Amino acid sequence: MISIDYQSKLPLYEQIAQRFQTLILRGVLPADSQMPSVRSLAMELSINPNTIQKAYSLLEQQGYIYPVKGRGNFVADSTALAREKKTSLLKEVRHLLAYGRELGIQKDEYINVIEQLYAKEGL
Amino acid sequence: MISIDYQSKLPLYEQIAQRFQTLILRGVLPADSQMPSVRSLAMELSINPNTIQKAYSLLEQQGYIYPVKGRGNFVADSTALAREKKTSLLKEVRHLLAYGRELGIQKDEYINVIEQLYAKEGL
Amino acid sequence: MISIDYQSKLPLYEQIAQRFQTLILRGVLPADSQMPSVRSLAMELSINPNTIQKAYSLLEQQGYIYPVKGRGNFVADSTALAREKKTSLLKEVRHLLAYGRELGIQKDEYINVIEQLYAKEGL
Amino acid sequence: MISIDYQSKLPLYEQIAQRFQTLILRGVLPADSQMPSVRSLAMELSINPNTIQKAYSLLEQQGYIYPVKGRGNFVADSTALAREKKTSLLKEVRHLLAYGRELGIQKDEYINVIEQLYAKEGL
DNA sequence: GTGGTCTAGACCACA
DNA sequence: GTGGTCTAGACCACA
Repeated sequence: MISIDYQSKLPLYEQIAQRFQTLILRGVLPADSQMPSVRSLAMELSINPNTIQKAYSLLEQQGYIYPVKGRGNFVADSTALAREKKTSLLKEVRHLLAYGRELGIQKDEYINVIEQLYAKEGL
Repeated sequence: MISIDYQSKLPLYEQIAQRFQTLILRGVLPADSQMPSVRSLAMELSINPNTIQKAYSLLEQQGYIYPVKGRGNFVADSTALAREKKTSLLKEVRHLLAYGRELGIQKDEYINVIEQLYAKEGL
Repeated sequence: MISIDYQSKLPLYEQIAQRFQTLILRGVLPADSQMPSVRSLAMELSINPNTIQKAYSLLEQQGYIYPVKGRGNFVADSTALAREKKTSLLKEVRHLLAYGRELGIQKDEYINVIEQLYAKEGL
Repeated sequence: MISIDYQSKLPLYEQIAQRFQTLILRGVLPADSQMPSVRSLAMELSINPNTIQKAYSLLEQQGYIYPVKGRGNFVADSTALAREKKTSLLKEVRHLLAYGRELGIQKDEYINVIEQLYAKEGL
């Protein structure tokens, strides 16, 4: 469920954290379900447990997971986080589009991208 | 003309290079005009000359500027680069929008962003 | 009667022990009354019996309870303990206040806290 | 300037972070002054650089210090933090005092502690 | 020189 | 079994 890109400039622990963020925000990992243990995930990905630990710390700090002493980490309720994430993503989109516009990209070109995107699965 | 964000995760030399890329692509710095000298820009920004040098090397490597021995660096013709940049930016947009879609952002929300953006200056 | 805070940094067994200490020191649990059995309390709190056992061991070691073979654990006489506890708590208060003073908290601010506290129930 | 208590239950990185918090809040380390480098402090305290790193990360996350790429960490402006810290400390005091009151500590005993504390240096 | 990331491996508290 | 802390040591990007 977690894949790693060793070419990426992003550090491993951020890649792992981001991947889990997506899975949690999309509801693939439901609230209160148990996260894989630090060690089992480390084994599975052939990565040092410390690195997984760091990813989990980040997720906890951001409110995606919560620890239960001696039992492991669990998925937090992410409804609030999802709202925030959506807002910040739209803001990012706005900036990127504005930058493109300054470089001469036309309105239609953006519209096309959107139409293609949402045409894909009949949504 | 060049501003620096010390909070940014981007290294200084990339910030500087990006800023010049934009200025060149938008035509603010026309082809064959002279770039500020490494030293003068370093002074102006209170930054290590090595950092400016690295930014210029990057720009040269990407084809945005060309060096003239003993005279400094000059802006290259960027018409070809502009096309490439536009393409890569649209690709980036596509990815970002697709990611947002997976998190539940609706088509309309994107359309709205675009409408607002292009309404701004009557374009 | 025993509540647990899973967000707390304190381990469960210490939380449980502390809670009982308070109940005993305040006289809610009188001397020689029987403590809930390890199993029943574990059931009630949905907690591992080992954890309750550890809390009880701590309480026994501190002199708050005593075990009777085959019959369970009982509340000890806590008059001596109460005196000690009061002393150690005042010491703790002294440290905390001193630290606050170093950070610039004024005498009056502390006095206010005390006045409010003891005004509450006319004591 | 930084001392470590190996008997303490607090992990080293928290001890170090707390110590710096105090020094910063008290103004001993003024805003924008440079923090000791991770490595030099590690050497000085005979502690692993990773542990210092972790302490600094915590301080950064809490807003006590800010990093400047390639140059090191610097003390942030702590006026806002000082206010928050004072508030949270007073809250802590309130809880501790209330707990003591429930165990039978009298108003006068608290007042005495305060008087002694502020008598010390004629404040 | 500065911090940031990562591995390998150990030890410990907790449930 | 679970996470948390720490050491030793390496490598890298950045300024």
